[in-house]
Amino acid sequence: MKKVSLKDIATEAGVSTALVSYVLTNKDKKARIGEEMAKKIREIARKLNYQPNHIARSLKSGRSFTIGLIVADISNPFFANIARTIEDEAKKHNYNVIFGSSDENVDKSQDLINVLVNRQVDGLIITPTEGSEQQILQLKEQKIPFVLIDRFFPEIPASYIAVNNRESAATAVSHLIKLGRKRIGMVAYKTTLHHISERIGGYQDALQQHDIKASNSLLKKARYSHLKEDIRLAIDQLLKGKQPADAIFFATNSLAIEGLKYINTLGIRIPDDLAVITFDEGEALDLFYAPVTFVRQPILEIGKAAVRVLLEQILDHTTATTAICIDTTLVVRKSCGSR
Amino acid sequence: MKKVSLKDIATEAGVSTALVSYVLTNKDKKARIGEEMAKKIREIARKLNYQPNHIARSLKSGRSFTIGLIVADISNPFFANIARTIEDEAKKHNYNVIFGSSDENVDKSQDLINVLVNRQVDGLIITPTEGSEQQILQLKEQKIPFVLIDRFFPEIPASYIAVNNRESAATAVSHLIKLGRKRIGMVAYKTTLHHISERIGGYQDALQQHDIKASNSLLKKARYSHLKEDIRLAIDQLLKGKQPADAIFFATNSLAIEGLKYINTLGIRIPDDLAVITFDEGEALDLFYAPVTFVRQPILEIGKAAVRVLLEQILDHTTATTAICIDTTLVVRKSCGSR
DNA sequence: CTTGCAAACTTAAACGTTTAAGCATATTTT
DNA sequence: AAAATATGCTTAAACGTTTAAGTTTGCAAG
Repeated sequence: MKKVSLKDIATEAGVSTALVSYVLTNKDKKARIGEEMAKKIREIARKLNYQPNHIARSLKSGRSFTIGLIVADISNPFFANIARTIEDEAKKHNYNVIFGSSDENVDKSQDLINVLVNRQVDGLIITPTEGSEQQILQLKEQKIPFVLIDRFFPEIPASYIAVNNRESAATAVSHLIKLGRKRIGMVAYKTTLHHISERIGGYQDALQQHDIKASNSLLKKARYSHLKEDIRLAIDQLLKGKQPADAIFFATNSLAIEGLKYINTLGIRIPDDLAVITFDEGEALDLFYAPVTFVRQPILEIGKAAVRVLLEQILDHTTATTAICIDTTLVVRKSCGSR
Repeated sequence: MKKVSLKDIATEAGVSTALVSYVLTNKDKKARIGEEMAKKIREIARKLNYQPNHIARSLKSGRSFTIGLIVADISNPFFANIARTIEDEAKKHNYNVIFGSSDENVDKSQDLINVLVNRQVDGLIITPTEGSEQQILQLKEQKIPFVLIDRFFPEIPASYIAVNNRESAATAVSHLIKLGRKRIGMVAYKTTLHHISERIGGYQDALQQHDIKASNSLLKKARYSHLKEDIRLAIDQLLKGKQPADAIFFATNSLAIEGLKYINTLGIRIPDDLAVITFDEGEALDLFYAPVTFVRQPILEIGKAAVRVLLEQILDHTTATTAICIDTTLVVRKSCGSR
């Protein structure tokens, strides 16, 4: 049950493999192949159910028509959906996706990059983890096409697709202020990653803009690796003082979900006792009894842009970088109450 | 910035590429390579940062060290987590994963199979969609190694990893009965897929076992393609009659989430007015104000088993099929109340 | 001193494509 | 009629590996 190759078709048709190749790659005009012969070859190919060997083709062309995708956490619906759109979009261009999840771990990320590059992917789409600057720089040096998504390093020139985190965060927090909330807390990740810093910056911008002085005691950071414990501590500190927060802005959906799980156990009512707003969506936030108001990142657009920019880099063989910043939408629901 | 090949190393060392190959694939003993030469070659390889070309290797060996994964819906956390464990597990064996989401669509599934097979994956892990029997049969005929997960076709002998759906469903429903629920509804997908039939069967088994007569008016089915509408209708019918259901068993997490979203809007309180139990977990079900009691499928185990069985098939070059049925756990939380 | 054999390497073919270049034969142009 | 061009196909090399088979040299055994 060997797979049929060009040679099999050639033998059957009594011609050379070259001829078959020309026909089946539709270069028959250019290569001046006789019409009947072309027809005959096509028929035999169909009869034998010929499927081109992609690997041989890749070896010859030096291109694998595969892109590598490294997400930070595939079990996060945000990344799962990004992965899906990227896979769909890639397929439209006859590209496949090999993926891996770095779990926000810099070593795993390096591992994945190595594996994918060894597999001769034509390019990479990466959510860089904290501390992965060297990896990105190395990719640049090796001239391997890549696009960063979700995050990027401002000091490293590279193509990326991101949202305007700062403005989006500011809009979200302003929304809370306009609804009369006075003591607005924020829960973010403890990380140097730029997108989180920007979201924090936006939070502070909004406060300042409304002449509310930002208090350090209202800005909490949780470690990715110790999410549950750190979130509990943060929420406790935010809500159990003499002047408890009357609103919390979560920097990501995973923070919001973990936070709300804990808040649920405290008997605190949303939005009466506490307003909640977050970055990113998620089914959990829809199903919550007070559906959570959130900043929607346009996942489809991000995925499409990532593939487009990457393919441009691959095809044009260029080293120029493209940075794309996409706007978000604030989706208002019940979790912040109303005036 | 061309990539360095065996030839580059060979030139640098003044030897043939064969020698380099033997050394770098650690066949130097077997091929009686001189120790110093081996050392020299290894050093040069390191110096030039040689990375083997996986594609050339694949072409030669006829194996790609890649497995194709087709899930039904990557945005469902169940499948996203399966995907992750499969990817992790595959990597442990030096395999990579190319994935795609069929979205429960039989044409898309065929499409993905074609693409992946063309890419010369060494084997496939598939969640078969409804009506994909022909695709599976064809894979068998082509002797392409594959393993089904989550579902399978009882009339088609093939390797698969599944859970004991019938017993698990029966356990779940029995749990409701033991807590005193009398009119237990079920919401399933409208599909001929075996795992769903089994879950329905288990539901009926449990009722019968406790001498409750199963009523057709309590068994509702929703189309995957019209989930929202069908679920609304189903819930309405279950809850708005003269004898409303006092418990609902959802056949999957997506059904439960969609159902609960609607139930939320009806002002029905869980578990007081209605007990809820479901197959599969999900963050949304954790965050729900009455965390939902559910049947846990051991995702890690499923993923590991799938990779193991597939690799056995690939390596042993066997056509024997392995069917694995794994037990589930009922995770009891608040959504069914208590005596 | 020849045969035998082990050691250390090289040669060459193969995997399945692609594609530039080559070679007849036929047809058109001058 | 010779020269140029067109047509239809073949040859052969290349992509980067792997690996069976072959070659050379040295050395011990007969």
